[in-house]
Amino acid sequence: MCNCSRKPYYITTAIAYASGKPHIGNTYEAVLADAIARYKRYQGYDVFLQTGTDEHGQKIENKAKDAGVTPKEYVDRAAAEIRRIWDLMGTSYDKFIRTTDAEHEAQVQKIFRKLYDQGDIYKGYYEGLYCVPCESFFTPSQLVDGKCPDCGGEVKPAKEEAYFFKMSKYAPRLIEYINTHPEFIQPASRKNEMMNNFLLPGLQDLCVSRTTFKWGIPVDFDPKHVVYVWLDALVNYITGIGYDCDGSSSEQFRKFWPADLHLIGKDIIRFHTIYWPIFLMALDLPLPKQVFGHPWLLQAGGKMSKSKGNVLYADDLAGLFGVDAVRFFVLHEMPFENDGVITWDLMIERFNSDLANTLGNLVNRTVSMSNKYFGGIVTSTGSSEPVDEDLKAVAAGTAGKVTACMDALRVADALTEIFALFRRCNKYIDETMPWALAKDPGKADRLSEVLYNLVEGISIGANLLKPFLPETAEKVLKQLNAPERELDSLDVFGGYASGSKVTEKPEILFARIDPAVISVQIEALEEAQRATSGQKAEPGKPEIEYADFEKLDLRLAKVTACEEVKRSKKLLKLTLEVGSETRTVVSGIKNWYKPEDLLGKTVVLVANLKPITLCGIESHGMILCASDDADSCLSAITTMSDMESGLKVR
RNA sequence: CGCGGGGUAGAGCAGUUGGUAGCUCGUCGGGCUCAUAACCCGGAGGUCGGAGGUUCAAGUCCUCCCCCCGCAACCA
Repeated sequence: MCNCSRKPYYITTAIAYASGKPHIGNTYEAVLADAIARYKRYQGYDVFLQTGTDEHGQKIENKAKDAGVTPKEYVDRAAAEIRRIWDLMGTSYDKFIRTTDAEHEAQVQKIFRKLYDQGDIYKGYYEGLYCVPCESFFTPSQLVDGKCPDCGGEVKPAKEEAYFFKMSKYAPRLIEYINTHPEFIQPASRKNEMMNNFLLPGLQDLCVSRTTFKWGIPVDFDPKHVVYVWLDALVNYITGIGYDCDGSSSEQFRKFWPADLHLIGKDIIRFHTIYWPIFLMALDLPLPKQVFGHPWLLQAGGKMSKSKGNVLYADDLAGLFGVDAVRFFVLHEMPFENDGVITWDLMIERFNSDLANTLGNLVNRTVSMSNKYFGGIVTSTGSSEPVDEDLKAVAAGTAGKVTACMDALRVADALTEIFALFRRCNKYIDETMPWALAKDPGKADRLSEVLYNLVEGISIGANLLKPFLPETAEKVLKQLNAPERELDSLDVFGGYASGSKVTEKPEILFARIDPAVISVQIEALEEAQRATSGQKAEPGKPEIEYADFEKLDLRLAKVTACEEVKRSKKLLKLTLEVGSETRTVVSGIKNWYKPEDLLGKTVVLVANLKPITLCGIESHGMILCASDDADSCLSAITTMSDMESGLKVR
């Protein structure tokens, strides 16, 4: 096939928010996109894979401030780290875009102006209740007891200038598009969610500028505004391949747009299936063909937290298991619609059972036998028997099955198909018993044919494995001295060149892991993580005057009654005796204490805290507890010896 | 009645338009010895969360209920 006739295939990942090191869940998306991209290339498409980083926004501005660096310095570091991990995982991206790239920023400004000029963006006022210290607007329903939900401070009605996008104008067209393109939103179950929750009730106009922070792309004709982060981020898919809204888009853009697939997390489906298509309509561009909101890869044992030391990072895992093993874990454990769970035990099991036993050992025993019986020369003698037929059928049929899975974006199932072939090869060895054939010189031709069939079966599997585990596939093919083959040719059994010589010394592909040994390494990793988090967890607060401390009225209080707050998840209602006074305090510690645990205990109460209503109960003060940031552990503070309630704590 | 996702063998999951309940791991037994104590075969183990209903037939469709997990509300 000539290059110029190859069909283009444009696939993107969401750009990663450059606010820290990506964990294994983020990495999953890049690996998934890479596997699909490699498969499409294998199918003969001219593939363009774009990934990158989203680098603007208030959160980054704040993080940079905390770290004492400029936002640009901060994102340079974060983007480099993300890119390093993507590279480590073998992600074959064609473009790594950063939203701080000059071309992107310039284009975003032009797009914003164009949409403004044509009347899709208009200047209006954002009205709501504003909290000054938090620099945030809230709707009345977001308020907590009439106060700011973040800091608890006063909010006041305010009006802020802002630009809005006329979403409603394009909604009917989008509804029509979604209805006539059932493949657009994947998995299909998400389609109704978008329709029923957002489109059919009527779209609100979207506020597309901000004035409350600076770290963003300025609106060039009104520089006190920066472009709303999502408008900035989404257009990366077109600016990255050379879109120019003045009409001089690149050759590349004309070739690859519209994208074939936006691969994103299920949490941002709304932005990609509603706002993004509408922005494109406004720019008079075709819509992407498919948006796949993949599920999440979760970690067992509760939320990941650095203080627990259980955050999984791709580079740590690659250090323990190797890059291809990590690719295998994330691709294989991720089901199609539901979230997948990844655990150490699971990784060890998959590694030993699938990678070491099924695949690694198969290659090893096959190469060993070829060397032992024929000096490594693998020859097809034509000495077939009926038992060969099923092996050949499975081997020749695998490519078709894998392609079907991949076309449906069922990557995990595709891998399962390939490993079914390797299992079939192992079974074939037992069926034919080469060691028995070797004892009879008269059966040399048959033995040779058996080994040929095996090598060919493995070759087909290894070729199919290339998009998923590129390094491993290459190693296997090298050991077998088998050529890389076109995907189209894998549905015919017998492509391995008869008379080829396999390697003399098979390298162990995946050495079995001893759970006892690796658990020591895992413990060391977690320990190191806890240590770093411990250092970082103490940024400290500014020094205060004693007078500030004296403002607190801390008292000992005795718990005289305690009950769960109905309909609440975290709250306990405590009745406290403070000297002669009785108080009610609501505290969010239901997860750690049962009511009877606290009964009769003496706790420390902040007695002069302004009352607040939680779940309809007025809480007068708070009791002091120690806990880590993630609240993975918690303990109420009490006294070492019995003390009267009402006493001051100082 | 906040929104959403789930409850299928010890664990992790598949089960398309309703038609005898499957896969991987583990476990027990057997086989084999080329190989990384690997590989192959077989067995045990499920009232498909519960209760009703539609149907010749329900894991699959309908109704109600229970439990778990996210997010949101309520962590002062």
